[in-house]
Amino acid sequence: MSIWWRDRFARGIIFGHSRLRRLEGTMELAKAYNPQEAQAKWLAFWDERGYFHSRPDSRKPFTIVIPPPNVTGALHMGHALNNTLQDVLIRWRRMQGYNALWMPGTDHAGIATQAVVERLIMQTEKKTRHEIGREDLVRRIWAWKDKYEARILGQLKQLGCSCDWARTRFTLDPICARAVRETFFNMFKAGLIFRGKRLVNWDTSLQTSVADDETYTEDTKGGFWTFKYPVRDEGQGTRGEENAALAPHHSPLYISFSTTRPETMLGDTAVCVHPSDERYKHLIGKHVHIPLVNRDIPIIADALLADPTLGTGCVKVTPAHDPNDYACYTRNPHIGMINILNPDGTINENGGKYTGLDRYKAREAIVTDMEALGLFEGKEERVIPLKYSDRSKTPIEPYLSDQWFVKMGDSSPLPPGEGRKGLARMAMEAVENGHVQFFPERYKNSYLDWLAEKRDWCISRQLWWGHRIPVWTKRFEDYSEMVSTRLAGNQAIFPSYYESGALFPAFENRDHAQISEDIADHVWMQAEKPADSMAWTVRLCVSPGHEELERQLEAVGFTQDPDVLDTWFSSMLWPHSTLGWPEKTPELEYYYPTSVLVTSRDIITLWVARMVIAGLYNLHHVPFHQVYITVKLMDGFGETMSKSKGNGVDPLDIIDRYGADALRFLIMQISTETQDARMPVANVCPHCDALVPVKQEHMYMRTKKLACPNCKQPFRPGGPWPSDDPDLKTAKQASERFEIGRNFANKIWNAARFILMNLDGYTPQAIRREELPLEDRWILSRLASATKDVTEQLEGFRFSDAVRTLYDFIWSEFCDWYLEMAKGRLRRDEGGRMKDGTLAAFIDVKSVKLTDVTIPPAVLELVPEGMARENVIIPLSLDGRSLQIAVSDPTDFDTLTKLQFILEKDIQPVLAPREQIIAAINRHYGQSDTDRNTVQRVLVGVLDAIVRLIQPIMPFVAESIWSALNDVAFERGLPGPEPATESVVIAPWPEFPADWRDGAIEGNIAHMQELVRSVREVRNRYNIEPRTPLDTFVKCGPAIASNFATLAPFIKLLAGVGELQCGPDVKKPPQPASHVTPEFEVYVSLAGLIDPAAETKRLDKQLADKKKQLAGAEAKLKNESFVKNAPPEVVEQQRALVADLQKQIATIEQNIRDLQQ
RNA sequence: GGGCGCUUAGCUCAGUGGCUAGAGCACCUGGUUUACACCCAGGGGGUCGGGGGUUCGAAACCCUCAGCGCCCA
Repeated sequence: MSIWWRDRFARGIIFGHSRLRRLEGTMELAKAYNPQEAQAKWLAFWDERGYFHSRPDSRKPFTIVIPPPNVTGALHMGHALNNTLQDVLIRWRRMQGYNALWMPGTDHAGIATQAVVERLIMQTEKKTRHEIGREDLVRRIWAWKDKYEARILGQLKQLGCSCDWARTRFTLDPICARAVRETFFNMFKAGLIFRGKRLVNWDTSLQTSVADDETYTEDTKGGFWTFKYPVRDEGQGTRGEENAALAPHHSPLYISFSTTRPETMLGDTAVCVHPSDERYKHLIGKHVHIPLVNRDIPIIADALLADPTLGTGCVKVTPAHDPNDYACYTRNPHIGMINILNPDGTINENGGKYTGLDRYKAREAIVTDMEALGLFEGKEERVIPLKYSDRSKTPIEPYLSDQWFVKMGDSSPLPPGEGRKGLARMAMEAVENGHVQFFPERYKNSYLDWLAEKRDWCISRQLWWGHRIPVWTKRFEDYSEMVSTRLAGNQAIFPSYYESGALFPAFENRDHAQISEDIADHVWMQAEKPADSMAWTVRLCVSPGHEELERQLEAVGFTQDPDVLDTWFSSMLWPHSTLGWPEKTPELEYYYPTSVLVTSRDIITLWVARMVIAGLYNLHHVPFHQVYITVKLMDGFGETMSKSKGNGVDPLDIIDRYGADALRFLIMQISTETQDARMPVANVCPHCDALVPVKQEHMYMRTKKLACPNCKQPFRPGGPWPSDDPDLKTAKQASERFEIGRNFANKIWNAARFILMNLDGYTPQAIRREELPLEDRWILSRLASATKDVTEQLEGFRFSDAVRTLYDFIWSEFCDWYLEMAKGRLRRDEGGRMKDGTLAAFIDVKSVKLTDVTIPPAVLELVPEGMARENVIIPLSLDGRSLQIAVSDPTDFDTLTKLQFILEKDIQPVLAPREQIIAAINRHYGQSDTDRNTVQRVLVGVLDAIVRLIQPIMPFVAESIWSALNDVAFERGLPGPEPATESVVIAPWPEFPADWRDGAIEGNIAHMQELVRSVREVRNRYNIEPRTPLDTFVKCGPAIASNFATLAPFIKLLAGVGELQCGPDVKKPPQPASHVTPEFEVYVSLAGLIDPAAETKRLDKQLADKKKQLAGAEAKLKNESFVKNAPPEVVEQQRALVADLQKQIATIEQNIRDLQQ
């Protein structure tokens, strides 16, 4: 009762809660960390100061290029993950003194972006792209891009990404376009880009190819027909009779097979059996006859295509219309390919009498004809998985088409080191010899395995959004047409025979030498002529920067290739195109090769490998030295997160709810070496904010309405809904797992808040470690260890370990123990809050009986505002019935009047100099000033280091604390103070002397912690209230006794110990609670509180544990081979353990006996 | 089909051959101790997926089975 007002002072009721109350020499932070406020403030501050802008200078560079997010839509958790890790690396290296550049930008993402815009136009205007036209569609996609690029960059900023925004690039901007043109031209010239055939997903309705992810598969009712082909050159045919799969007609011999698409028989070029299939072995190499088109095709063996256990074991091969058959063709190129389809899905001229029929009509006709020929064996109705085009909803036809390719293999099969190395081999060697390193290392296998296949890369896409292929084509009927074609200004394309001095046409092969010197520097040629024709198809690639030449070519009938390049063709140049290549910019010189690439494992082949290829090809140097592959995020059921499933969380929702620091913390925590991370997702009830777990049955919009188990109100679960529901609110999604980061940020904030509240009188001065008390040297030891560990963990990309080191150090060591131990030395010298050098009021309120004092609530509400802003009131004297109060501004009569009103007593101000007040305070608290100053310096120093260490991970809370520290302790640091940087973003990364790490001191504190915990455990078990002191007796050796004596004030404070006795001869109190450790025995006097039965039961359990351990250790020692084979120190350890356990067991047994008395 | 990875407390995860297998959340008990209830103190909870092997010693290394995920085909 007597200290009621003291509590009110302490809890700020009298002072009130101004959010951020500045006072001379002190500062009070808000009670809880407010992430939104911090984010808004510091994003603007960092931007204004330009910390993230980098220019080449004399420092070492550290460079990361962002994996450019595509402009299809907003960022998701995967982006948040991968960009957070990049930001952590960049911020950390920036602090380490590197000139850090994080190059931002976005990717145009050809098919994906074009598809969303096309879909939008179809929805809103019911128009196809053909109706809109190429130019208009591209214009609209640019508008889309502008919108989403801005949104994506905004999201990255919200995350805290410290990108150099002034350098933002886009894969389709002029700088990147120039690099694409240059690379394409060089590769074309080198013969690495060539024309080839490829099976694509053909949409016969839209007459375009579609990418794999633009198709979907649906089970469809279909037929499964079985036919047979007659075997032509049967030869001996002796085993025909035994062949169960052959037709019943024994002569001539037949071979049967099944198909779901009979019309493709028109394009069959082989039938295929398994090489070890005894039924057909003897037929391999012979031929069968296709009567429909009157063609003989070979019987081949291919173990990958034919499965002897399925059906007849024999399959037809249609390379031009089936992916598996096409693969078979690549292994057996002699069988050839025949395309039977026109782009509109009708049968082309290769289909004989079926030419011109729609493929489905042809199917019917062929079945009828085969039946008439006696070659039809039957039909089954079957449900078949059929691929459909997502855009026209019509079945996809695999379709063979002409495409551009990049050659990946070596140019000749020479031994390694000789001949020209192909692109794939160059890229493989870069990883094999360690110029590019993968983290975790195992991912290098995916990279190497994929490159080892050296598959040529199809780079053309039948799209309008992208880098248009810079090749102009014209078909010339004959040579004379070629030489007579001249550009404006009479510039020749091909030299005439007069110029070449030859009698014969100069143009006779595909060699670039056949191009006129007039334009030979700017174009490169590929040409082809069918053997049976006089017509040439000439393809000219124009080097960048010759638009006039392009126009002239078009004027004489050359047309530019309508296709665009695969998105990855521009992405592969990203590490150098963003730096200005092919110009020799200072940036390229300084920042290339970049340092680290952070990306996801599913694009190791698509992107990482190709960047290495492009870097080596264009610059003869790898694009980056290290590749870090991130974990993948899954939901609580182990399914990958995706928008369409509705099991994802939006990073912006998380930032709103928990703060960017919390999001970043969790991402660090889940970034382990091997694991993919599961994150159970919940719907946030829009009415009461409760978290309702997402269940599998809610996914894919299967649940339209859910009732909140908390408030019973209905809502719609989060998911990929096309529009808002006017009647039902839709839930946002979140995950409880982010709470750990939010709580941690708040914990650090509050530790800082506590320190800042106690900094009045802080003076910067170097600390001398050897003069510090034990607890200070302990925290410095732990700080030095944590700093070293975190640095090493970041170097090794062990993000999760790094964040755990920080969490444990800050929470479990600094906050739980050190701050508690520091409180004793801090709680002095309230006079430090006084204005320096001015007179202060010293008010002596005589004969005020505290019990008399009551404050009307109305007054309480009035007082805080007026007092909090203007004045500080410090209670000086608490004893007896008198109250001494100091105020910092004696001229503030308003405050004095209010005080008087509260106390309902007259008060007399007495002016006194500051020193006198401090002396009075110190007299009252019985403590010297120097202890307080020292602990302030250590606290500020450790906090300063903590803030630096967390800056890369949680930059917003770090900057908030840093800025507050700058206001009250601008000069600070360990071991000696230095003026702080204006922002923690540019503060140096901490590093401490190795000899600060002190195992002996850490051991001392560990003993103290065990003692404190054992007393607390007794207190809890007996439910003794915190204020009741517990007399404690510790039986131990002299060293430990002396340690405990030194730490006695803390032991008393932290465990609520009354009398503490330690030493070898300490007597046990009667019937104590006991705790036995290898080093000491603890006895807590319980003076009648003890329950001997319960205590005995507990000790019995402990005894059983120890006995079990003893038995284990003894068994080991009895095992001869253990003693013989195990390292001596391990054997010795076991012996010591046995001795220890025996002693402890004896003690516990004695304690049990003592309890009985 | 090939490759890579995973399976440890109710949940999410640490733990690279040697003290009694750890953390956070959840759970139970107590708490208005002048930083923090986004908190403090304490507690309970594990046949380390199954089987076999190597080893003096295995959660860890090897083999195998089962389940799950991803990439490539």
